[in-house]
Amino acid sequence: MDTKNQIMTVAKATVQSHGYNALNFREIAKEVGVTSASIHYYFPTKGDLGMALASQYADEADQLLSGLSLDPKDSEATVDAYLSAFRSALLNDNRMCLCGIMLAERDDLPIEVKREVDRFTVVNVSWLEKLVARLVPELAASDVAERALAIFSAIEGAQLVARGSADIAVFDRTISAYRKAGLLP
Amino acid sequence: MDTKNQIMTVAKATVQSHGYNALNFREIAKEVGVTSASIHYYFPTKGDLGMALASQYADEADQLLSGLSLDPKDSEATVDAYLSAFRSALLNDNRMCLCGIMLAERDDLPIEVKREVDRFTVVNVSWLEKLVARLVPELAASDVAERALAIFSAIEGAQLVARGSADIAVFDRTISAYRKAGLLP
DNA sequence: CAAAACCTATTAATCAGTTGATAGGTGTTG
DNA sequence: CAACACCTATCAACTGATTAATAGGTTTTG
Repeated sequence: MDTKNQIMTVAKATVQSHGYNALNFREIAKEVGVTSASIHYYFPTKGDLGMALASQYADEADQLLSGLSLDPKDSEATVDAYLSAFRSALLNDNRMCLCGIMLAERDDLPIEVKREVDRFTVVNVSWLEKLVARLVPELAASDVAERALAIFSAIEGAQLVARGSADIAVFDRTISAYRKAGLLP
Repeated sequence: MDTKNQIMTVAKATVQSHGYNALNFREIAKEVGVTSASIHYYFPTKGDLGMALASQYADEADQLLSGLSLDPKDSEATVDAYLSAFRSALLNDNRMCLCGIMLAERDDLPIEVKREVDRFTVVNVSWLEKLVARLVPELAASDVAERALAIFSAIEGAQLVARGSADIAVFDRTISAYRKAGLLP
């Protein structure tokens, strides 16, 4: 992997654990094995780095979701795949969704970063709208968008709260309760 | 209001907007009209201040919840009162639940702060367990705890995500979807 | 084709600003 | 007068950012 990608890999892990504010050029540099000036070479400002991270994250989400079937016959596999994207962040050293944690820091994010974080939300919610429309046909068309938003919010919240207990079972129980209550298809 | 309370008021507002990490002795001091050394007089370390804030917040939540009726005949008023506690944070300059935002910074919090943040979660979830047990009698006893956790997680998530749009209507629509889906009593 | 010009990737050194914390002093008040 | 509620001054650590320099490769051009 080239230096630029190594920087992004290390920085991404840091943000998912400690947030954007905790990103620190010297710390990333040490982990990658270069100097902080080299990071500025690839990412002139911290905002540039944050934007690159969030942008890549949103792109990857977009690609992942595009690859999932919306066909009702695959509903279980699709919902499981979606949930496991969030679940796996927790499994990876109790980390959070990159954009979920950045959402908490939103007011301090450079606009360019904020824009990409928002794009991640849009990518998720608009995919969920399509999913809900297909899998919950009994839901009034006017309620689809808010249900999609609710599912996304609930999952982000489950991750946030479960992370506090550092116990993946807490996340699983929360998701199970969402299903039983009828929030998730 | 005495200096100590003024400090806590200003600090609380800062954390609810920008998180614990953004707390800054000089900034608080300027807003209160004292010097940073005076803040150290009341709160020797930043961890002491953070702990005091989270502790007070958990206490206030405890008091608020203790005052709410669990009687099914008051269910609507009780649930509304609970939701409005979270809603009002957003109305107050798009702020978040103090402990919700601290949950995102959990790994960087001094232990004494973490402890109080966790207590806030416990206060909420255990009250919700009592509420769910009373208001959702058809729910199996073994599912009450996870439903309570799910409600708390979903509300925290709704706040986090809605905050991103800086539009209270987004929060309201999310809560409305939770109700329609059957997550909230 | 060889020399000149330029680019890529990286370093060392340093600046300016911020931040938590502390030592020691001053004025007020019960 | 002693405890309380402050303040001045200062430290040490950290941080984002900048600058000048360098080694090695590529491109242009006389």
